[in-house]
Amino acid sequence: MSQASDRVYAALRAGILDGRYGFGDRLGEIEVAADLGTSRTPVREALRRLGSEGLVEVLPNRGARVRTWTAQDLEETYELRAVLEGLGARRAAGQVTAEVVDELAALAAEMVTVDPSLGHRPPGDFADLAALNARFHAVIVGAAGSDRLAATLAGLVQLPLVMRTYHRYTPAALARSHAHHHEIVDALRAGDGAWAESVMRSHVLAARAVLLASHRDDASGSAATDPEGQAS
Amino acid sequence: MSQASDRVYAALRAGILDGRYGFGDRLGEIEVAADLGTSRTPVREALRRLGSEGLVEVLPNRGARVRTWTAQDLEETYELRAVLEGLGARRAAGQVTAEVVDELAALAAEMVTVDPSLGHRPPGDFADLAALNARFHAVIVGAAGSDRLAATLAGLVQLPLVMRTYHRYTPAALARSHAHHHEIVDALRAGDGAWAESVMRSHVLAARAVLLASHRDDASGSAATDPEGQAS
DNA sequence: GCGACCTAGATTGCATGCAATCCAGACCGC
DNA sequence: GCGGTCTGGATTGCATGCAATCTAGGTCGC
Repeated sequence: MSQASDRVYAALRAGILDGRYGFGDRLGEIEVAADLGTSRTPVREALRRLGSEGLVEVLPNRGARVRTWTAQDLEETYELRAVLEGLGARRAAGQVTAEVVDELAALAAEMVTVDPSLGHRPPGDFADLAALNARFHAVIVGAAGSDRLAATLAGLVQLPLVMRTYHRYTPAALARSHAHHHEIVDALRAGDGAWAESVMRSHVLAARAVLLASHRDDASGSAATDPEGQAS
Repeated sequence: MSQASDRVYAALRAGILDGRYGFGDRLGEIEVAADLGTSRTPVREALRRLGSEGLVEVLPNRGARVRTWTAQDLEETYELRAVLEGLGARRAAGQVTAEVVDELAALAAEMVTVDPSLGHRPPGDFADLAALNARFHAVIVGAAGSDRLAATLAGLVQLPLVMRTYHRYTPAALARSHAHHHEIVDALRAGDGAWAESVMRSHVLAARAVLLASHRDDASGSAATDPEGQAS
């Protein structure tokens, strides 16, 4: 992490994910380098890396832009996540330890307690829920014990909208998500790979449906692009 | 392609795939740059790109080496290919045109005609078969119409041993492979996504079994490392 | 004789200069 | 007035110099 290249990469990634950089924004090498107090070389490396992960698109001799997501992109990405995370759940079911299952159960339970739609949090405060959810999925992928799978999923990009996603969840959809989590835990504890895979696929495809509906309602794709906005 | 960076990338990739660079070989920036008549900058870019695709491993401050494949790597990679190419076949079944199906049928038929185990070629001449097979799979992925899926599969790396793989196929395994190809064509022509997906998964998993058996027999992992060897 | 430390060489990582490419605007011809 | 061309500015892509880091060998101490 002390490497400048990694710092630039992390900064750009965070900036894109939390909306500091809006869709289509130009990422000039000189500009970014000046902002982060480094030279163009590490910036170039970070941009190529982000490009291979799909977060930015790099055009030859024309620089990099923050990737714009179409409905089809969302659909394809979540279809891939459905089969890949399903595979991860199936693999995990065959080898996961009781300790890890307990951790997952705890995460699933905690997610309910921080769900704003259930009155445990101020309405709209989905930050903790999103973080717990990300960890839940990461633990399962880790329990699958496949570096290749983990790397492939990591390359599939956390959507820039992750946090905003939950805003479009109806209370019913959130309840279904919680139910899926608990069911996945049960399937893993039972060591039932086919069950775990099936529920995980349903879980991701349900998320896809919410996301697509949400995206469809976004007539004005206005990203919050406060140029000087600072987030932790 | 006129870009130096792309030329270096292509040269290194080809060199690794055809065995000119052996497993574990060190890829020093200066050395590669001198070999290809360029400077270190494009070499660095190419190495990072190959690293993100899994063909080489880059250690911080310690340079890049050609990735060594373990049995588990093979297993994980083919497990991923099985689900991803299965997904591709399912998607393709829903939208493929008759022309593309005809092309696939022609490829499947031609593969039989160039199969050395059937006496149509000198024994051991699997080059054409491998090329046709690669094209067959590429056409299906293309027909799936998902850029994300295509990119993910491309990142999953053509194994360095692709060509040598066929050498370990028994005539029965080759016959099964041909049968799978024809069955996939039939499933696509019928527009039956579930069928196409299932056969494709079987096809890839069968290849995995052959590869793992082959890898197990490789007591001496001697890669043909003729340092000055030139292939096409 | 064996092990730890220390130094020298080599290599990666970063910064910066120069050439090639691309985009914008104005100018000219029709 | 409109379209094509040409030039200027800016940006990317490549080459190279310098500093930081790592590996290897030798030396010193025990």
